[in-house]
Amino acid sequence: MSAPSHAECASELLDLVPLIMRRIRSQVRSGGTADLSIAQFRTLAFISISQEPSLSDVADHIGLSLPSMSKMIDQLFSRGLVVRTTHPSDRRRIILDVTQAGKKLLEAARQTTETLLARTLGPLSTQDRKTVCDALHLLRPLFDGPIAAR
Amino acid sequence: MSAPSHAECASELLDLVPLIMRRIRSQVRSGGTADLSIAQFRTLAFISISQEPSLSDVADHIGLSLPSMSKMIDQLFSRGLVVRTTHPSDRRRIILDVTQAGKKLLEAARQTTETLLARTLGPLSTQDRKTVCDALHLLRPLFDGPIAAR
DNA sequence: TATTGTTATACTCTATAACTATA
DNA sequence: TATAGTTATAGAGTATAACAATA
Repeated sequence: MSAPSHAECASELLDLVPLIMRRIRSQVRSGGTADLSIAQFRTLAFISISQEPSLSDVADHIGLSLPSMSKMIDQLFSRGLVVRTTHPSDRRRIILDVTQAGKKLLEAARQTTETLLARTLGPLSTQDRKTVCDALHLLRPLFDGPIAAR
Repeated sequence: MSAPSHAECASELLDLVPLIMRRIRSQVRSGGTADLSIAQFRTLAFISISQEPSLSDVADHIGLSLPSMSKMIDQLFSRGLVVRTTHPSDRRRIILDVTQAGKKLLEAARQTTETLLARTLGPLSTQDRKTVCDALHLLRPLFDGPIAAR
């Protein structure tokens, strides 16, 4: 098979990624006791690995408007998954953190989802898995940046 | 590098696919004159390649409830992108079809999105593209089925 | 009675605009 | 005056339940 063009690659991505996303979404949602949307899941994950992120930091990274993120944090707070503290030297800012319950839920959701996804990947041979992981590593830096790239 | 486990593969997918999806979504939405959601885009695409699909056929394939799809078809109809005709031998069913305008819009959206995506893929070498396309071909059959597979 | 599709209703997610508090 | 965040409001998108028409 001859090497595919960029356009062919793009076409394949456009076909397949929504299918994978649909599966992931349903699996995250049904994640044990979790019931997190993808955005909530990613938000918890980002806060948990960041150092004292502000609301703006999180909104930027996840790709949501500030009001939307404010509202989402409200929800996560009322579920006891995150806490807000005022920044000591700039009282306009808030510092976000994930509670123990939040960490536990995040891990449970990740665990459940990864297990289900891994099951979906079951038919892949060892060599196939290497191909897939190699491809994902190639793609990550291309899609990790800000969305403005057009 | 040793071959990754199913779980590692799953973890990579879970990290990366939402990022790619976010990019695709923004690119489909800004697709020239198109302004289609991913679901609308996929719906138009599915109808255009199917033989006289019913509403249920389309809802099943896209993974939406019947009412939701009914509403989406309403919108696409009022934009002049699809037509509904009554099935000749079963008047309960409708037969969906994409209009010329719909085909044109679908192609424009696909074209624009693929071009933008191809640009995003720009840094990939010929060999890299082969790896990515191979991986996508491996993944397609795993995610193409009904969502119930868990 | 079962099937196909639509209508009624409600909930989630997201955005823009207006506002408050702080710098 | 500028920045960080919240509140008010509105619009998409989706679901479940109830309904109508046809088989």
